[in-house]
Amino acid sequence: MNFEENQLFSGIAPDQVDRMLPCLEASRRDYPAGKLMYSYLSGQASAAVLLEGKASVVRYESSGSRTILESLSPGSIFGAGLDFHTEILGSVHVICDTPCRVLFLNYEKMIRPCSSACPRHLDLVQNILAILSRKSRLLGERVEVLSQRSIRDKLLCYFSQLSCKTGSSTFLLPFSMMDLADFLSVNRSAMVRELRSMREDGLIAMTKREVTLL
Amino acid sequence: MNFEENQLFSGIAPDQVDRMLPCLEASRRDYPAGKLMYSYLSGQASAAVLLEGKASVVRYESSGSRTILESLSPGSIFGAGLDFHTEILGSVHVICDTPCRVLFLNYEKMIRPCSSACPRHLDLVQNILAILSRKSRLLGERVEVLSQRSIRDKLLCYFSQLSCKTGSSTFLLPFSMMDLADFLSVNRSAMVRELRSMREDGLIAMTKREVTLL
DNA sequence: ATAAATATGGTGCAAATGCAACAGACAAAA
DNA sequence: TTTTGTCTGTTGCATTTGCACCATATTTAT
Repeated sequence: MNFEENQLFSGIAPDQVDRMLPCLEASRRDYPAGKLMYSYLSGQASAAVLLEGKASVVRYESSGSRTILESLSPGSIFGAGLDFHTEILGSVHVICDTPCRVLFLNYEKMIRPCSSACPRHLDLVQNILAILSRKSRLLGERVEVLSQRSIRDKLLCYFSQLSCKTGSSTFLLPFSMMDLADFLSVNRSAMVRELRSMREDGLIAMTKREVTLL
Repeated sequence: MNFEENQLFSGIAPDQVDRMLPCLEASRRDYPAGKLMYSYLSGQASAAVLLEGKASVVRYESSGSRTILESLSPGSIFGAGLDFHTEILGSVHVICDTPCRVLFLNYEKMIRPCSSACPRHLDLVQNILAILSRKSRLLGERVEVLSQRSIRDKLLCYFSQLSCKTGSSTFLLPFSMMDLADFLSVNRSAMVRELRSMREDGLIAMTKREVTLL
């Protein structure tokens, strides 16, 4: 199996990866865009790593509204053992935004040192560590944005994160207006209204999906 | 140094821990309740583990409002390399709720395999992995709550998490009303108002800090 | 090219939330 | 005990947000 350059197996030779996979109860799958890739339900694999593609962790409320809980990119780790847990309140799923390649794993097997068969298991653990710390940093950012009390503050906080990451006050939004609203967990038309008002107040400039913080 | 039973060094003999500490650039500190323990600023230790006590990661907005970003308990890991990053928008600090004992560490040194001096370094990495995955699970829960759109839904989501954890529909709130509001990132009086209305609607019962989901 | 479907921007109105202020409860300190 | 300070519950009012529409732009399918 060829995993090319991905964070999970970086530094481990392909033939050694092959020997490790059974011991992790690993199974690789491909999904087309728009497909449901994973549900946070018991009986599902406890962990998964996105090898290729983009996907979103979304919750559909009984009211019909949707929330984007997390955006996944190659190298992202997710699963019932790691992040969300299904509440009775709504169902949480992972949906592919683009065609995706995923590796499902047994989380318990992954983190415990295994008997002998896997000489590179500890390299794997190091890699998972790097992936997990990135994840908690991203979730921390998410908490920062969502804990802002007004739509304007949520937008400003999110924009300043993007600006920080790109190192420029001008950046491209990775979302459509609808998805951005679901990501910030606010009403779409209220958000558009607020964006207009922020433009009028001279806080931002915006053309299409290109935003500049002023 | 005696770290008793804490997650970071579990499974590692005390004398071996002592030999590892310098290589992690570790320094232990004690703080009284109410004290500022850590700030998310450059120049600070990149990681820290709470050994004893309880603490809160809080942000103070320029508007004066406060947000509790995370609640830390013994075994929690935090720090600039791992979760929040200082935005221009407000300052993020860790404040002791009770007297605390903290271990500051160099995160980079901690996760990289070191030359030779530390035979148990890989056990340490395994332990950090467990701590980190718990952290991302907690942050995921936090995102679930904060992404609820109304105060009522935030409360219900948080209550059902507590109910889930205790395995009972009756549980004790770990917060005062003021802190709960800052944790849910909503106005305190609006929250109290909503709690009353939920009681009237027969959704919950409440006496002091004891809540029952109905 | 045309039609259909979907995304965006906008508005009035209702509902939810925030804010300020106050009184009583409770706890800590003198 | 009294005093002081903090927490809680409550209310009226201003502001924000959500919601239900609609019109137009943009994309996708036929």
